Amino acid sequence: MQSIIDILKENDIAPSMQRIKILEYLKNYKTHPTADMIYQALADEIPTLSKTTVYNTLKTFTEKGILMALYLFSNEVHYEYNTQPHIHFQCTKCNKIYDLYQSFDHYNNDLIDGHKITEYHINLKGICKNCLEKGK
Amino acid sequence: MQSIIDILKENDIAPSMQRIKILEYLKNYKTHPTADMIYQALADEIPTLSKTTVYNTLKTFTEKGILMALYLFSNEVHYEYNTQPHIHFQCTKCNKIYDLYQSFDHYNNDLIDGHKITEYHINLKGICKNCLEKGK
DNA sequence: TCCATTTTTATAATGGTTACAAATAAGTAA
DNA sequence: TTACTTATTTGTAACCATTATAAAAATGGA
Ligand SMILES: [Mn+2]
Ligand SMILES: [Mn+2]
Ligand SMILES: [Zn+2]
Ligand SMILES: [Zn+2]
Repeated sequence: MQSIIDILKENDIAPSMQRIKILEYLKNYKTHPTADMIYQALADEIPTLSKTTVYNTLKTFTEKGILMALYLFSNEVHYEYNTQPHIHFQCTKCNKIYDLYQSFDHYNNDLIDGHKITEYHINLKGICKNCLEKGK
Repeated sequence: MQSIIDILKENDIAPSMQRIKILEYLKNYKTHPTADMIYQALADEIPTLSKTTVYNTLKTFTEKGILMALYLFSNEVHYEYNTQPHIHFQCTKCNKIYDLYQSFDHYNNDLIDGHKITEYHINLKGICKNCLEKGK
């Protein structure tokens, strides 16, 4: 069980208070937040927090591979703490983003038509279980 | 063999010169252009063309299902004339976007974990055949 | 403590996109 | 055709997410 500070140190990132809180947030709340959502969530706890710091930190974390940047169905970038490969599903009714752990054949195939594949991003759209039930 | 004008009329869109040219461009050049790329490409031919018209037109076409909006690995929206389902692959070296016609199992599965799936967007990243050969 | 370096912050700038309202074009009835 | 109504295009300003910049603050070592 790795602490937030350990993760930062292992990646040669000085564990400042802002960085700890941002990574902690992403590790605890797996809601695929945007930079603004993270800023809003932490602004109370860290009144001096700057949105630039959030952007800088997310950039650093992403470059180090601690976070994954998600380009879903809008111009906003969503972020998540990197775990195992999985699929994203966004509900068109409630906009909630779900993680799906379906296994896809081609996760294990790294050459298609001669192109070397390094990343798979599978984004599904539809109506989630909750919204389907409500709609009845 | 359906003409551009027919496609527009079938979708209850008046076939103005701007709309014809924009749809024609997307039908002929399958390069997944952004709004700005389309504007740049047509600006010579239609000197009075406004970027707003390009955006309005792309929005109309997308709402009618004539075009597909693609959210790949940036904040810019790419557009393409809707054909059969396929996968996108973007090269990290040359940024070119490739269409791949791999068949994925789950194209035919419309219910995952109780969620109703209506759209599949599979976006791959890596190094394309061309760039691999150049890199040798 | 002093000083150099890192990190954070506020502000301005950028870039893609949208809102708005005026100008133009198209369609229709007399 | 004209007069009038509606649809479409256009230029401009606004918007919003993100990035650049430079000053302020914090950190860490000599
Ligand atoms: Mn996820
Ligand atoms: Mn395509
Ligand atoms: Zn839902
Ligand atoms: Zn390439």
